Amino acid sequence: MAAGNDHQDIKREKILEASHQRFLHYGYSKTTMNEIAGDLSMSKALLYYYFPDKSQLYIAVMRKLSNDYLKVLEDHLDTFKNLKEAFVFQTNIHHDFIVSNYNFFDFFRLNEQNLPDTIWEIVNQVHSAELALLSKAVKTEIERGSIKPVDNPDELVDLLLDALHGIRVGALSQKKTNFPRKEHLEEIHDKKLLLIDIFIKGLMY
Amino acid sequence: MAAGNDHQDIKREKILEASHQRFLHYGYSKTTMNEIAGDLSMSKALLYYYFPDKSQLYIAVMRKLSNDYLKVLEDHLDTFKNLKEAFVFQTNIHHDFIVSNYNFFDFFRLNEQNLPDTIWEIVNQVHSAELALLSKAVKTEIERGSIKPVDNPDELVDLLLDALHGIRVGALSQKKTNFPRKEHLEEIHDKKLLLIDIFIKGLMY
DNA sequence: TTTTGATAGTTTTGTTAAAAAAGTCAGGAA
DNA sequence: TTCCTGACTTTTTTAACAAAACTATCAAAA
Repeated sequence: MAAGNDHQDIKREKILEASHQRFLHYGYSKTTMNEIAGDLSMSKALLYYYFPDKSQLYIAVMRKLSNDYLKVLEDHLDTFKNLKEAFVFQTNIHHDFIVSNYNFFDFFRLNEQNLPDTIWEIVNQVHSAELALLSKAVKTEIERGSIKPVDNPDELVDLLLDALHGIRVGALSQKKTNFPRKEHLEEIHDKKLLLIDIFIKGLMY
Repeated sequence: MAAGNDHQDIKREKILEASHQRFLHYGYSKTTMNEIAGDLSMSKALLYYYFPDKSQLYIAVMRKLSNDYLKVLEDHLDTFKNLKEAFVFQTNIHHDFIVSNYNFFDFFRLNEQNLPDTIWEIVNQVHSAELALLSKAVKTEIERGSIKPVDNPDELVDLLLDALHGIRVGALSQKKTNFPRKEHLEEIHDKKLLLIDIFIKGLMY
């Protein structure tokens, strides 16, 4: 029975990988269950044996990506000399994550307003984890005595994450799209680092 | 001939007012030229005598609103003791502007990605004006010696305006919509003021 | 110069049929 | 019992097209 579950898990993993590739290259609406099944040389019906429906499959891929992302954060975020390094690291990892999965998020751009609740649960889960980790970093820094004590570290980190999230390219007379274009990601990343620099200074004595 | 132009201007003004009301209550796509004409007890054809088409009419209203907004900024922005007051004032006025014209911007939410170029020209014009005014305030503050000199004040102000623009409500497990809902505007406003506070401190010695 | 009724042209909306894709299921293989 | 499939049903997307609603134009009147 344990062996059976192992095998099942491996198969699920294979399906997730194939799905990831398809979603990454063609986006959600342009990949069909038949194509994913074809890539794996299995029947479409088998996909439905492992996953209840297409959206759940997409969500499973997303959950996997999110967990990988959070894993990297958790593994490194304790190891920094100071708060700024922690935020810079988070922003760098986040940047890499978005760049390498850019097309995967076509789904977000298309549905925009009304995404399924489960998606939002994952987004919120990631956000909460980021918040907790960075909040901890803030507290550590306060104990070190290099920044002023604050009432509510969570609120503070939330504010900075929001502000960072809002950074868009807008080099004057440029249309600011609400979802950044791939070619602007580097510029946005640079601006984020600058914001972090100033923000953290604003917290110091 | 001068009198004729006066009369024409008054009429144009009346049309803009009526259009503003309609756009404010029902949004762009839900107001028809017939309705605007009806409100003014004139024929629809006359609207086309004064304005080339519907989108130009909307844009004319928007330009008027923008100019009013910029006027307030220009009139007051020289009168502040310090940089923070200037930014707080800008943010407050901006907040009031959005709150009182909220439904007018339905047009933005609907078209989202592909707004006509003329709209973007106005947006950029407003942004440039804000940038210039606040940039001047930064330079003044540097001369006063209360903040550190910076390479490029424009870039700095742009960064803060971007960051402020990105502030969204997100009180955990809340869906972050890209266009803020009316009921969240106050909370967003408060967060903006907090960000300004920290950001400006980050610029000080 | 200003205004309008009539009308031309365009976009939106609604309907329907065909095609494509999602999703189900009885039953066979391991 | 678990894993898997072909054939099938249901749902969604697409295309074509007519009706309705609305934008935009224009000759002619005030």
